[in-house]
Amino acid sequence: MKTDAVRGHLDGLLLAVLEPGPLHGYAIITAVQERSGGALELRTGTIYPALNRLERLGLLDSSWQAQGERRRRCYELTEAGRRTLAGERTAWQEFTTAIGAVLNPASAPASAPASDPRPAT
Amino acid sequence: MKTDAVRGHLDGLLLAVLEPGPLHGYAIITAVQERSGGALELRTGTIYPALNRLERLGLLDSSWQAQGERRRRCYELTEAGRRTLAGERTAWQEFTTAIGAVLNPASAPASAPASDPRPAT
DNA sequence: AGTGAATATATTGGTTGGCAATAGGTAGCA
DNA sequence: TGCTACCTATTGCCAACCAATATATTCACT
Repeated sequence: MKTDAVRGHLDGLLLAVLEPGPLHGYAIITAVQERSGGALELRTGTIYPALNRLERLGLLDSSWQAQGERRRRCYELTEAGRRTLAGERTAWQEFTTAIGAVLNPASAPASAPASDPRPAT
Repeated sequence: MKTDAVRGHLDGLLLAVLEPGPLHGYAIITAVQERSGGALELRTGTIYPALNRLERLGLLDSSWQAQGERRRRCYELTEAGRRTLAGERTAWQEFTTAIGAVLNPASAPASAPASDPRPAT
């Protein structure tokens, strides 16, 4: 996977892995890696600024958790975050449809064929 | 569609619309727009530098065509361009699979869990 | 003849955002 | 003692898409 691959889609990834429950930064990295089958390896310089930004935007809440001397900062979705996640999923659909239609016009015409198994939203 | 939408995928788009045959810059813009159902509106400041870059890379050939006083610069795929296009399509598949698996884990399992090459943590 | 829209190419400068590099720390094991 | 994994965080780089701008032709309409 080329560098800069997730550009423009990072927010959706972060919100999505936080959907099932709170995670700390390091766990977010491994969660994205596992969910993507190893294809996506985010860096700390990528996610920490992004998590801060999402928190500033009110899409996440963070809280420190102490395990002995160990400190973890756990992030969880806010209601606004869940709504934004839904929007990101819609945007992702539109994005892949648009690019796919240009890249593979024969197999992915802009107007949907009858067999799409994924009902919108 | 937000600005910067095609970031990282522009090359594939350009190569793809040139696959059926040569086009000039302006026609490329309208071709992408039509193929995407109006979702993708590329700017001249986006495609002309990109076309020059692709030509420098040997993926395109360009030639001036005169229609009376009108000058058009037509671009067409080279053999290397066709090979690169095939690679871009593969990369697009992998990209959408990876992001999709993170964004919608239920409907898009990452990979067969039978053979995880990653030694457990 | 004049106006406007569409056709057509090209460059400049700005912004954005993921990433490499770097830095600091805890914990467990050989 | 060193190594590895775990964990958070910041800085600066730079690729690349885009808005704005410049220039020119062609055609429909008035």
